[in-house]
Amino acid sequence: MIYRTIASIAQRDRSFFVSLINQATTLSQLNQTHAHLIRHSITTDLITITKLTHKLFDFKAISKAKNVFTTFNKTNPPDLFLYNVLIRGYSKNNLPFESLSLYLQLIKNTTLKPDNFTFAFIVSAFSSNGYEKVGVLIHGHLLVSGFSKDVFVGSALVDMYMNFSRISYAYKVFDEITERDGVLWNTMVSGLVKNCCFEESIRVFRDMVARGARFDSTTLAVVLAAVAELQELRNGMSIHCLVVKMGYYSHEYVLTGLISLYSKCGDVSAASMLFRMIREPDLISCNAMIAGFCFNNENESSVRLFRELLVQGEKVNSSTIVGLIPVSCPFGHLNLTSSIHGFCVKSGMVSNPSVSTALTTVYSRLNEMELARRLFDESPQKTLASWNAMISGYAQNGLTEMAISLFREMQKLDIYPNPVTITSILSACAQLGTLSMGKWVHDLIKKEKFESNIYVLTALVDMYAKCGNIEEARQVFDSIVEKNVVTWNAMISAYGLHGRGREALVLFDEMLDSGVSPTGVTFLCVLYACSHAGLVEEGEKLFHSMIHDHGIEPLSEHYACMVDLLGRAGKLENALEFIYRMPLEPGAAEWGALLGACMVHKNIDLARLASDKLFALDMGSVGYYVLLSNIYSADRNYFQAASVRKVLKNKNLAKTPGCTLIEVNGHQHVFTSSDQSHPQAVAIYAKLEELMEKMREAGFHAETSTALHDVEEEEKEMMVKVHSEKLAIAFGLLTSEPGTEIRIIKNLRVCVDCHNFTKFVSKVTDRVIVVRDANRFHHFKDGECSCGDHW
DNA sequence: TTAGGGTTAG
Repeated sequence: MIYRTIASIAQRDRSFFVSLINQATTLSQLNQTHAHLIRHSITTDLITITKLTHKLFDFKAISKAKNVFTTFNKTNPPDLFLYNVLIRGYSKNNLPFESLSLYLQLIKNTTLKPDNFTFAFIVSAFSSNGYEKVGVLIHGHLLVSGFSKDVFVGSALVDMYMNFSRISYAYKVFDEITERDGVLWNTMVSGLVKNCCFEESIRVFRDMVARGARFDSTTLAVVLAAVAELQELRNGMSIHCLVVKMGYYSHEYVLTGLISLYSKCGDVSAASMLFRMIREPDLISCNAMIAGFCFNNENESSVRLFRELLVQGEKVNSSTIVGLIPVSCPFGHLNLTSSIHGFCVKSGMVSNPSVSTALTTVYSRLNEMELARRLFDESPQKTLASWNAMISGYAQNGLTEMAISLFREMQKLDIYPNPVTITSILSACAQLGTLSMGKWVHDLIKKEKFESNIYVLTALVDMYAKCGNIEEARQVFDSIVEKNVVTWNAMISAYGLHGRGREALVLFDEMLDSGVSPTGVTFLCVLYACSHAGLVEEGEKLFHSMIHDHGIEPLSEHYACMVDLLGRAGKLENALEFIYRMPLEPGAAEWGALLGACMVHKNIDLARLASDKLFALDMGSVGYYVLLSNIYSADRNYFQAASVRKVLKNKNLAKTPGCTLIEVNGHQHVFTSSDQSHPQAVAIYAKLEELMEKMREAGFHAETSTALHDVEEEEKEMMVKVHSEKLAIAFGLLTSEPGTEIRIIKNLRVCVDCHNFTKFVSKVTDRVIVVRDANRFHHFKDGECSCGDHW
């Protein structure tokens, strides 16, 4: 009887205090309630204490929560629920190791057994902090305890692996769970979107719908983001229909998702119509619209909406700024960017990592790398995206060494790369032609399980092709299940690069059969392939088909490509006629292509015409002057050649020094013209002399060995100089086994003399020599070159 | 629910 009274009082007190705790809206209110608890000696009631701890964590009063727990723990044993509250509380407050120590305490010092909540919380504690190894360890633990098929735990695991870009691991977990709920599906879909696997995320979403899984507007919003990113209007419209059908049209955030979808698909009027449907647009929908205007080059509208926000006294956020920065416009807008930059500095927003990353990106696209680097260096919080922006900026502007050295710096700091980083690094490897590093990155891709990312795979195909290993490129290409148009383009251009035009054409047809629509770039790739293989008729047909069958308007690049095709094949007059007939004003690309063809086919008159046009356009880039000078030299017109070089000198334009790279045992050796600096220089020159001797015996003589007395000093020097590729080849012969392939990379176009020399060497040494020059690959074998002597 | 980082042609 007495007992019952005490118990019921305690019960009444508990309900009273629990409701007090629940009602607390500020920390000080909660503190007052806590004081009451102490006064009434209710600090030993498990349920009340659990509630209090939970609430303290919500108010981020972490040390206080810890105190409450420790005090309780001295006199009473906590139950699993309380442990879970603490593990979750620490996790939510970004203190993963506190969570971990509680978890360890739980399993070591108590008889309690962790349940699915425990594991879900502890996994999520380690899913966003870069402590991947701990996360994997916990995964091991829960596997043993048999919780890996639990849908709560599974969702946490999928989220964790997605955050580490371990997509295949996430799939493994996902696949093993048979009873999937909406949260698990949603985690999977949004994880794929987070990792930029957009196609895949849509596929999973469709699967989810097909299996009748319930989805809510959150899922729709995520899928809308993926479709927007891919700019797939048709897919987007079908989701739009779904939105209408499910009655989510009144959800503002779904409308916002649709706004960005239509914006990214270029239908800015549909976007602004949807925007007007929102009665009271909040900051988020305004941000979407601002970004939408900006994406479609409607900078005035964008800035106007931004001003309206400011006038209304609305506090803009980082998203507003990022949307306002015209990242999507590759050219111009430096003024707009710098005025936004100014605003960011004044308002302090420049220290926001997203804002500074966006600014870094724009400066990179404008090739303002110093400004970009300064922003990067000064940003206090560097996210993975900031590193990626800087690395890709370097890679895209040809500063490949900078890209790679920054990547190494990142690795030293133990920052994990993601598929975006890898893609940029592969592009740098491709440009540099460093096969050894490229292979190393390939291993990294396997290790990190990035093999399901289409960007990574496409960049890998390109890397192998540009590093000379076309067979490996094809193997990677064949392994890709869902190829997009860029993947096809990469492989087609790979064949073009290696002079294998027929294979490029076959692949182009396969692409059409597979249902992928070609783009303007596809035609550039396949036209170049024709051009480098002398397939004139095929190229002309393709050009016609591009316009009439595929409805693609040719750009200046396409016309230049046709000039190249005709010119390279020796049809110089046709090329000139083509230029005169083209509907666009011919520019540097067209005349430059013609000039290049004149070099190969030794047509001085046409060369003069082409170069006059080029210089009149004030497009006198160094390369064109050198080309013209070489054409005169080849014709033994040394006086004219020298005068062209004099113009170069007067204009203060420096010729890019030629250099050749060769990799031996993973080490790169770079040679310049007449280079003496290599440790093995003596042996290299001896080898070269031996080869030259053989060559002379066989009746070859260098094209430039005559009439030196007519030549100006500088010109003479240039001709006597030993070009870097000869040195690299001699070195390659010295350092590699007989019969093995020699691969070299030259930064400029190979000259006629060196081309002949290499042919000869391939014959007398019985070696295959693969040369990558500025334009393409040459495979020398048995005295012949794959380029068929016009390049 | 909004934003920032990546692949192909020259």
